[in-house]
Amino acid sequence: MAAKSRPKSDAPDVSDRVGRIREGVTAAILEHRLLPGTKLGEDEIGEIYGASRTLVRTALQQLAHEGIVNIEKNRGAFVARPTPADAREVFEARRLIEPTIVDHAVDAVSPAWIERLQQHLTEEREAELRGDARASVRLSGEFHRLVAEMSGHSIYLGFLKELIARSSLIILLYRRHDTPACGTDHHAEIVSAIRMRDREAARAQMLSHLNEIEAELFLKDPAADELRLADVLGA
Amino acid sequence: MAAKSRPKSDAPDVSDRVGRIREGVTAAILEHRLLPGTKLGEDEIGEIYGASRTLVRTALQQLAHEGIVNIEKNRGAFVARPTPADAREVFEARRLIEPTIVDHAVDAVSPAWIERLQQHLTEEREAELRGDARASVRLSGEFHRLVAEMSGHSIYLGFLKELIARSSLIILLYRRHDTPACGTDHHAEIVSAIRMRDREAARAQMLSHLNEIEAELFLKDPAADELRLADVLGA
DNA sequence: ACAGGCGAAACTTTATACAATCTTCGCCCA
DNA sequence: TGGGCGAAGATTGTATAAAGTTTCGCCTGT
Repeated sequence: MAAKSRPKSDAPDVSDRVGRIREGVTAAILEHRLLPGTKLGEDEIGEIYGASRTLVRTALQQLAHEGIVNIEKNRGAFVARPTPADAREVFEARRLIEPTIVDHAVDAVSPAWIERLQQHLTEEREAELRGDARASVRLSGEFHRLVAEMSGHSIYLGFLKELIARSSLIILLYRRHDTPACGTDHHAEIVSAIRMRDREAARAQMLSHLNEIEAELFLKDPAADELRLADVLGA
Repeated sequence: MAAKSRPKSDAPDVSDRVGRIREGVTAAILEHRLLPGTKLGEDEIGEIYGASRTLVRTALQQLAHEGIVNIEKNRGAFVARPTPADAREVFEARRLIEPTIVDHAVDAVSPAWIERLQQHLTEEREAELRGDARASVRLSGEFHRLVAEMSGHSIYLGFLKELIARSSLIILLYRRHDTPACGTDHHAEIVSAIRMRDREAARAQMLSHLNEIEAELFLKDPAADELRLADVLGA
């Protein structure tokens, strides 16, 4: 009766209930319905999804490993609140990994893949036209994941999935303007470079794209002031 | 909210019992006491560590996420058996990430760190002199982890911990000669470059080091034939 | 003799019950 | 009146028991 599992798919296990919980909570976090710092009670989530605490716990541990949830011993799970330092690390890692990923994507180019990428661009444009910021951020992340899948490197794909999840949280936290307009055009140019099998152009486009995303963020450098004050008061 | 400490999920907090189980099983796998494909029964491990299956399960899930254990639905957990293709992916990722890591390590250089690195080199040399291959592989991995810690980038550190664990397994599986002699000298040269704050030299040394490690492996390209046959016969 | 199916045992998966820990609120005392 | 102490409540950590699935052996029929 249960849907057949697909172990060869990229998603580890979407067929089981743990996967559903994980996907649901992830979507809620990435679409900003759950703000950073929010407590994720086990009973609470379990009741929502009609599951026992055992399953909720498993899902939360996976999310903790992905970096979008923090688990504090004897305290519970909370939506992660990436610091500006975390944000810089995440984007540095992406600047390192993603140019290499598009490089491999160029090697794997095929009509089917181009078709899939074009279709995704259409979805992105539609979300943009609707002014749906949540969907835009989500689809933007999925574009990068798609390119990583295309590269065929499971290691890079796994790493990038983590980085994308954290990035989405970071963007929602530290975005300067409400305009998420930066993405689509760049994505189209990247797809174009991939289709023409122009490695250098693809790498360059991806790199400048990432730089622009980070430039849109407001990562206060000395942030320590108020944060340290809060810490001292808390301690 | 006390944010003074950084309670990461898989932090080196070995005080808890899950961490002990994870470390113990990891050591057993990396030291080749548990061969790839070995089944890791929950009762079995639980009895060894005097823990309930709940804790064993948590540890096994973490190991699965690290890539050194495979969990098959309704079948159980098995020691991972990386394919040659996996091996190539792992080393490609290391060639990408580790030069950047040593780059940052150069920025973080300090007498204390140099001291720690030198001490590690001594340990490595001692293990080598004893002809203790298991300890050599383990210490070699720990050297790379040490450099990653020195870089101060938690993202890179997390990624590299995964890559190192898989690498150790790969080396033990596909090593050509029994001589693990390649490592120590290179490590010493890397430390030397770091101490002299020579970025380019450090990157170059790390890269050639990784290349030599991979060159020592026997990664047959069409591997499918006999390996699949063996699987069928074994099953 | 061999192929196919039935059944039991072992294991994983899931749920629930119990224990330990933390938080919070109220009370008492200086 | 303010602060510290303590008990009650709530929540997480752990263990154990019930449920479902797979696998292997055995048995029967051809």
